[in-house]
Amino acid sequence: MTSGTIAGTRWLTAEEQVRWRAYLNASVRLMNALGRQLEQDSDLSLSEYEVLVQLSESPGRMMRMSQLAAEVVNSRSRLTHTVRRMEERGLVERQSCADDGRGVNCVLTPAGFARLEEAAPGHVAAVREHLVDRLDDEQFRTLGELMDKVGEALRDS
Amino acid sequence: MTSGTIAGTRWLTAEEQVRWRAYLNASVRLMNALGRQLEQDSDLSLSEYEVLVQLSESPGRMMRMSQLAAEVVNSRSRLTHTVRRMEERGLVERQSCADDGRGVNCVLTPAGFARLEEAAPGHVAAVREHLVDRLDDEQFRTLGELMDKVGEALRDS
DNA sequence: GTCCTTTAGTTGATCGTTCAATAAGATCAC
DNA sequence: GTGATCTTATTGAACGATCAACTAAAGGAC
Repeated sequence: MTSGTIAGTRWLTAEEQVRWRAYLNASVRLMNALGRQLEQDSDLSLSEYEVLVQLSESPGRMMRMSQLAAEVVNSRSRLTHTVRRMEERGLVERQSCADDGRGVNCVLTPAGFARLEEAAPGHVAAVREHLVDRLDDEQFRTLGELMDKVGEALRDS
Repeated sequence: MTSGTIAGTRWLTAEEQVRWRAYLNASVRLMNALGRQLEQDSDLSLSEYEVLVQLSESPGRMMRMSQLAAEVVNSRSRLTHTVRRMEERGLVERQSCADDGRGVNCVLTPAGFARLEEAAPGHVAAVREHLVDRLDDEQFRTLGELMDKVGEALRDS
């Protein structure tokens, strides 16, 4: 849409449009590239990989479903489906929570941890190749800070 | 994964991990927020909206399928499915290409253009609310430049 | 302690995406 | 101009994500 079509809207300026499209285009391509690498080399989606990472860094390599969903920015429903599929593949297990009858703990299995160890080098290399190494250190820090600002505003959404 | 687990990998430093996660987290939340707004207020996915935008800005409000796929960063297959659904809803039409027997032109219908006009204000407002207005002008320009650099490296992927 | 609300998690149907296979027109070597 | 190859676009199956409906436990009011 171009300015003036409908009154009362603060349209993006030409420059803002260029920037927004640069962002949108690059972010989609980046996610595609990272997803494709993980899928091909390790038979994991980016979401599944993030689940493995979060669990591996959590005490006892386990986490409550709802907390895990929040960390990987998934809906509860989506996480349930993802975890069920990962459980069928032996990457995680579920056990009911001792102190909360509603709760479920998702636990990383040794096989899941091993899978993460296999997948991590290739994934990190891809993150470097397509993102980190495209920018110098200060630029990458800036990107992180700017996106952190954006993410903060979207904290609970 | 933390440094040292497997030899020969240039792991991300602690700071790089923080930045990468800030990026990943914010970009997912941003896309979710924009997609949800469009879906709820205009019954369009972000992909469908982008198709409408590209067509509306193209001469004759039409574009070859493959060019359109490239512009919106979709696979040909995905675009075919998306366009078929949009055609069923009367937003676009397909006509075979005069000068290339293989080609198909995707044409924006008046109804499709009207739908874009309806959807645009809300979408632009959301892009402002969640992204543009979170940063000052220089910061947003910087973000655009950095992401452009990242996107350039992913040009054909 | 009963009722009401909130929170945690799951389920199944529906819809969108991906992938491999296919068809057919263009292009190029020769 | 014939055959090999590349490009364009589509198809259908398999898979993943979304959404609304649901179960069950926890928390709070009184």
